[in-house]
Amino acid sequence: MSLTQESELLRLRKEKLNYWKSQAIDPFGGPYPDTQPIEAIITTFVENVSVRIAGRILSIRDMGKSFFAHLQDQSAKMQIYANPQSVGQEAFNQLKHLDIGDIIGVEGECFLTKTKEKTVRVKSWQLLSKSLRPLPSKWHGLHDVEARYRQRYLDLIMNPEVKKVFFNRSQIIKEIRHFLHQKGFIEVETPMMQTLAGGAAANPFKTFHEALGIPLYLRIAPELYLKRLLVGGFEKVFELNRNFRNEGISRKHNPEFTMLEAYCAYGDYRSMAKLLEELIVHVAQCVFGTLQFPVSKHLAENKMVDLTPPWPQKPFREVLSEAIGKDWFALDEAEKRKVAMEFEIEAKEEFTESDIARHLFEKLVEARTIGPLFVTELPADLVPLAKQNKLKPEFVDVFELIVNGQELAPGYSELNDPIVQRERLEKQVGEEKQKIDEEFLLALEYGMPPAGGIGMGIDRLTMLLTGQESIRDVILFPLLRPKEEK
RNA sequence: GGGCAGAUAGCUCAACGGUAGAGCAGGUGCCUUUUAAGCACUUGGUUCAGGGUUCGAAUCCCUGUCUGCCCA
Repeated sequence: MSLTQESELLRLRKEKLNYWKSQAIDPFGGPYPDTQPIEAIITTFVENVSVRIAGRILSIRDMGKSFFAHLQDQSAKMQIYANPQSVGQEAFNQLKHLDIGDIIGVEGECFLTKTKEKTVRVKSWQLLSKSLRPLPSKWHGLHDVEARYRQRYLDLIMNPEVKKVFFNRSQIIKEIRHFLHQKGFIEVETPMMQTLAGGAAANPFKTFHEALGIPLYLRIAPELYLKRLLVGGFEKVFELNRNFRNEGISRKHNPEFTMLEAYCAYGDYRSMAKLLEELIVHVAQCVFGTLQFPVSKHLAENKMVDLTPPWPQKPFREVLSEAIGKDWFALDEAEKRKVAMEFEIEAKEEFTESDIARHLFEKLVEARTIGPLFVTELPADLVPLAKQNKLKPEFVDVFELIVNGQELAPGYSELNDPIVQRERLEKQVGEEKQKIDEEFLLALEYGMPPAGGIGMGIDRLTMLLTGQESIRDVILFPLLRPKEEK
């Protein structure tokens, strides 16, 4: 990071700008239209066919009167070759002033070298953008994790497998939208800046609107607005966009993350479980052509998640009982705290029995389940926005989809009774420091159709389907602390 | 928030108390099907920052910064 060294390398490259100018060539020229993707040229390769490509020079092998380089575009990379006969003496001499990292356009004919590498014989070429900085080592690439996140563009240039993950992410999102549109859902956009941050239990980011002079929160969930739309008469809505939670950062958590929420009037958690299963299977098949995905190495070595439907469903009571070896809900409080001790779960004084159950569940069930598994009928006080079970009022009609040791998606029979909803929210407000969204309750009082809802973390889904162990590897620009200025 | 690990040339890494090195990238030559091209010569460092110990510190100690992993 020495400034003197940096300026030495920079200085030499900047000198080359003068060279190009002396040759009457704009070092930041263009445009260069009508190019073909390199991948297409390679897959349908025909010798002696003329092609036109553009991309970044990744390597150069200058052999005097023979010049080889690799050019990388969005799709792939391909070798180019030039000699004085192919491009003419003047253009050839100029070509040899190119640096690794420069972006050029090339026209020429396809041929195979002695070693059968598919190559373009350059007939004409054009400098499109001069690179003033050296690329990372062509052989070792860029491995420094911090540099990969901070300078993601270098990561994308040097590491094709990283580029692939983000291609896949784009396809995953496209197929989710495609699937939901086909099912008759409409995509909506609701406020990301909210006067109250509701719809989940999480700490929001706070900001301020100058003109109105009011505090605003970045949303922690779109739920309460999407439900207003159900009241308004939209029957199938979804939103696929960013949520923000002002909490810790980890392998599984980024402060901003992408969430799908979908609501279907006249449905319930069972119909939504079916929809979700269908959706994920659709995405996996369309994008990856398989239903087998590697399990996180943190959970198990060399195992696969099998997404072949139907996926099993088990009540919370049952999975928790299996995990602790006795029926949790038959225990009194002292016994419950004893169980917590036994499994080394923190059981602070202020923790309710439900809190302890939640922690036990997360540690003993969620974190150990490969899945996919729908855990159904959660304790009511864990889920304030869901409908109570008719036969067992201490449980709610919900599921949590667990895959790969993580909660991937919850689904509810949405609570549409405004009076019960108020009671539940008031109880929650008592426990945490939140205000009640009166506007939401007002909407419910006009009547919300019974509905099923789901939420799915897109980052986690992408992690599963692309085999990434860290959420930072499926988010292009994960949040990092800024580097101190020197 | 706590524990562990890391930060050395543009990149990837050595050196572990005694003159900071290598490969690639860069520079100057030679070379008309190379491919981690090759050959010769060559430039490049506030060893993350600041203190301390020592005759002497990249190396040992302390503080801080940033990153990764684990735990809460």
